[in-house]
Amino acid sequence: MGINERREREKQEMRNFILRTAADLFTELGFEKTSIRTIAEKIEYSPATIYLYFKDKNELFYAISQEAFQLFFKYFQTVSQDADPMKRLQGLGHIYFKFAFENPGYYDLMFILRAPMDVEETEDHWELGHQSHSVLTGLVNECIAAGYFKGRDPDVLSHLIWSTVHGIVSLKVRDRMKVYIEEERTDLIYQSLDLFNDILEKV
Amino acid sequence: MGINERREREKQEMRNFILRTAADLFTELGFEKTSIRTIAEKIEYSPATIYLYFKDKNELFYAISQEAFQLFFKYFQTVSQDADPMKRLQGLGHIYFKFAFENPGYYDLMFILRAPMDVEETEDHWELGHQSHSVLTGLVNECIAAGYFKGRDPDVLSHLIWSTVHGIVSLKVRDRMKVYIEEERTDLIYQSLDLFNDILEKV
DNA sequence: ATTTTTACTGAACAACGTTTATTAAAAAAA
DNA sequence: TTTTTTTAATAAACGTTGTTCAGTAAAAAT
Repeated sequence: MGINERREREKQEMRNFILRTAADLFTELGFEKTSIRTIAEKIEYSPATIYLYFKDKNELFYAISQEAFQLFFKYFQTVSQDADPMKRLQGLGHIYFKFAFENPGYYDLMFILRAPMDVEETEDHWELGHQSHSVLTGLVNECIAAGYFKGRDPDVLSHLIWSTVHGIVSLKVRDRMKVYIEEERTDLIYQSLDLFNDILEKV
Repeated sequence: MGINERREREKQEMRNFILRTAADLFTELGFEKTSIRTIAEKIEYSPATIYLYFKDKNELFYAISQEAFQLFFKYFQTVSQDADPMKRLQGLGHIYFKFAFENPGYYDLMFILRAPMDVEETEDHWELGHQSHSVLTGLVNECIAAGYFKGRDPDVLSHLIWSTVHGIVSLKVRDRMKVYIEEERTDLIYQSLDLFNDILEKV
């Protein structure tokens, strides 16, 4: 039955069309300010049509966040080939920065925004997040094997590293450095990461 | 003219009444889900009345955040009297944690949430944020004077410390640890802080 | 040719932040 | 004391928002 196949394909194409438009609009305007009606207008369909492909705005949220995590994981895979795992670990911080500042809307969605309404997460929804995290833990363990981080718990270390980089990034992404620092100091962001990377060698 | 004074007093009381109710509701429901209409119902006035005392929801946002920063600064002033500035600095992290986890709604408002609409900040709006930050920089400088952090830039160090603690806190407050860690691991939070404090001595 | 299924939409609902015309009460002026 | 003016509060409405549902026109199946 080629007809049913074509129909299924068209359905997926439509879903994808909505998703891409929504992701674009979201990147441009932020998630909160991107309304179903705006998306509908852009794809030249009625708002109700969107609900034939996505249960609600929440599901759209998770679908876009999936795309974001895919891109995030791609960034993570560009980790350097350096023989020293510490060098690779330090580079990972810069990769994290790169993703966050090149895709602040995505970053917001993934690590800061709460899902708009009630949550119903698939069990494997964070799969790529976990995989990205194991890139980090993998490097940490390699570092330990190479003699770094003597006597440290790799889980705690990984969580501290993730938190630190996320902390620097999120204060910038949410424009919250002004809360405690008077002047605009973008330099502090990169210097903090460099300092942290520097410290890591001595932990 | 005692009458005008009484009226001015009543006006302030009403403003305060709204503010306290709004802050309560916000702490309970979060800022986004606390509507002007809900506040109005709770104070048993019409929604329009609130607009006689606050320009818009934005102004309410900033007024509540002022209260939050006052409380935050109070917490910061409970820093220990230890002779070793490093000990005091390490204690400050725990104080930060205490504030954040005892007042997650406030923390959200201060360091994570963006103001809902257009921003019009008073110049001294972050005054208490800056003061809190100088408690940190003060301690960092004391540490340097005591022989710690040799050759490190105190501004960069302070920013790194703030970011790290904020990073740990905000991932928890926004329930985003699950993004990269499968199980619930509250222990990691405190262990990460302890590890970071431990590391600080060796920077 | 007729029935059934599909894809889509217009109109409506409830809740939101906000504005405006109006009213009732209080204060000031006569 | 009576009249005028100022004030405080509100009901009703506007333009949004996410979401639902009855209805429609076209396509597919019978």
